[in-house]
Amino acid sequence: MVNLASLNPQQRTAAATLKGPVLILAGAGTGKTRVITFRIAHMIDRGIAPVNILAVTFTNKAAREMQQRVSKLIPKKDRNGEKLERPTICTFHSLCLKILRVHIEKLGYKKNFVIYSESEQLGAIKKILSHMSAKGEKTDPAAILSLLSKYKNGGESAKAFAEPSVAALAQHIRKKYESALRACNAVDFDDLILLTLRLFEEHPDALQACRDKYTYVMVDEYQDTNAAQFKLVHSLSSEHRNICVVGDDDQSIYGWRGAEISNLLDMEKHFPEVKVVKLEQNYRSTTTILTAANAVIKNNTQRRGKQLWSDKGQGKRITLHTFENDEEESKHIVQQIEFMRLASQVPWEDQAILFRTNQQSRGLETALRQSNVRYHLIGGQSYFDRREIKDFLAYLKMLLNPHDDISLLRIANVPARGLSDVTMERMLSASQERDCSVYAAMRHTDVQESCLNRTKESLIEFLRFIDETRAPLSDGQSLSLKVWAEKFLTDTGYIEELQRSEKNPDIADNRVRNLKELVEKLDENGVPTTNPMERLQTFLEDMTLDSDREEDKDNKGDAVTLITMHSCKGLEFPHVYIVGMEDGLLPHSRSKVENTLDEERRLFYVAITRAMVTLTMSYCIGRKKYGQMLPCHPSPFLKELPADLVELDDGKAKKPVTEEVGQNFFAAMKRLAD
DNA sequence: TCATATTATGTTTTT
DNA sequence: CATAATATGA
Ligand SMILES: Nc1ncnc2c1ncn2[C@@H]1O[C@H](COP(=O)(O)OP(=O)(O)OP(=O)(O)O)[C@@H](O)[C@H]1O
Repeated sequence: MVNLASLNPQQRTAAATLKGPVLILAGAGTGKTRVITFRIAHMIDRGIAPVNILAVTFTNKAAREMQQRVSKLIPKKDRNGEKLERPTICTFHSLCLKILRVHIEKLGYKKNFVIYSESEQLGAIKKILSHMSAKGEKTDPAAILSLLSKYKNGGESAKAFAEPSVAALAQHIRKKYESALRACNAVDFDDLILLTLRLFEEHPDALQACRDKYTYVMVDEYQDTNAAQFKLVHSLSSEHRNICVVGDDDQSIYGWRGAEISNLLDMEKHFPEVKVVKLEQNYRSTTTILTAANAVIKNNTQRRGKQLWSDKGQGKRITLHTFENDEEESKHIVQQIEFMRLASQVPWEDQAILFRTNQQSRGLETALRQSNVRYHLIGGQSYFDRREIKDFLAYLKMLLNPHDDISLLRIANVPARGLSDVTMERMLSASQERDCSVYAAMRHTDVQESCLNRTKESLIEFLRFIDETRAPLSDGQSLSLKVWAEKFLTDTGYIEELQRSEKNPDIADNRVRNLKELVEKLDENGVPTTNPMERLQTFLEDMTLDSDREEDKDNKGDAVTLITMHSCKGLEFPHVYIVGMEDGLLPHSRSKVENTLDEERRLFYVAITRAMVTLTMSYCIGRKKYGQMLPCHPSPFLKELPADLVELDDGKAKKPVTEEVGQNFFAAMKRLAD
């Protein structure tokens, strides 16, 4: 029996109302996510089959966490002693992937489709732009991609395309982009959702099957869903109406990605019979932290006001440090973390450093390493931005599907094998003439004949490599993908090339190590069981969709968390350090142009409300940018904090150490010395 | 065709 | 300070 007694009355109402639409609208730390977790457990307890339950979270990490918590609440077996299945708890993208893996052939894609990551999307866009005769003025591929995404997803942000000339251009680029991806049998992140919607429209039987399967739907962080995701939720639940959404308008921080707060706030419009639950007690933070957060967010005009209170007591004041530069900042924060650990026995895992941009983690990482402090960096694109990782994934994608032109072109001459840019460009136009893939074009003898003898040999050798390497993937024999990948990496001379291309041997070794680590993971989905082709596809999907997956060894053990303010949403830490509180970083300078100051403030609000016990902030007078020290000014948001809750530390006044703390500290030092 | 040298250029957040 | 796009020489 799941015990709802540990919930407060409002929470209990929300968790116990299983039928019909429910909206939980509540501030940070009021237990929204916890309510969902209990609600799922309660449903299972009441005999609802787990397979009928769908809970959508914002990140894969959140999904895993919720799955674990639900598992702890419910028994392993049901009343008849049968093993209980698990409910579906995942992100929108994983859900759509599950659906598309079954149905995608109905939409004209082949079953072995791949998901393109951002760098591959950019590659496709760049190719298109270069073919569109470089007369265009603004051709920042990243900007185009972002616009395209907004355009595709529709909703409020797509209204900017109303003007006919803009719309025509957008439509043109979209068509080119889509046919490029389609020719590669690839989809992007947005397509996962959009294709699922198309499937539902064109194949009502598939929609009906999903509706029948997921008869109870829940969505966490609903304020950050976009128009397409909104449609998806409605398609699934407009009939049975068992839909529970959870969110906080003050924590909407993904507007730049097309998220619309109105999805949350207009819930009553779309489901008039909705039961609205408001939660007001914050179980996370001290009153000081909560008051500061409330004072900051009050400066946003367009919001639903909330009453939040906490019984955790006043707690310590917020500390605000001023540092000379970013290096000093990192050094002192690390010192502070170590002081907390040695003097107050606060383990590393109870402390987190929050920052606005991923770049900021670099300086912190070096400082942490210098002091031998273990840390855990969450998110951060850098890993998948590395050349060797991108190359390797392109190899895998090309071997999974040789008609994937974009992947093939990426690695065709890496390492150099006599197929220069010019040659590949020729192959590309040959493929366009023949209306086939580059791989298919290369196989044509007349295309081969049109090349010089040398190039022709290189082409044939490359084709031989592809076919030979692909053979073991589908010959029905069991295969270790790791061994397989190691072989082709050596045979092609890729590893050698990687080492040679880097002068600095340390960095070269690092690159090889990165690659080897990734290769190791190939067999993690079990070696002999399923067919290698499918395992390869699953591996690639996990890599693109679940890139924030934590390695077990990193997850285990005591470590400080380094995380951006965006990805910290939904998490909590006893001790939080917010660094880089400078004008231009938070709020980011770009937010002034884009008129998104409110969203920056919400971001600050999210960051503050992660803290349970203590909160430390800091800003620098100067910061290194592009190798140069540039002057900085404190963030205007700092002025919004109530002055009496903040203790300033500009480095001049050394605060006295209390006797107890001092003794603990020295005791700890002694222990270390022994 | 390939490898190295030079120069330009960059603002943020992520599934 | 980095990385990526371009130019040049072998
Ligand atoms: N009724 C309760 N009694 C005790 N602790 C609670 C209760 N409800 C929630 N908590 C605790 O409060 C903390 C915040 O809960 P949770 O993460 O679910 O809040 P949230 O509303 O989802 O927050 P956020 O919006 O910031 O993500 C958790 O540590 C949770 O265990």
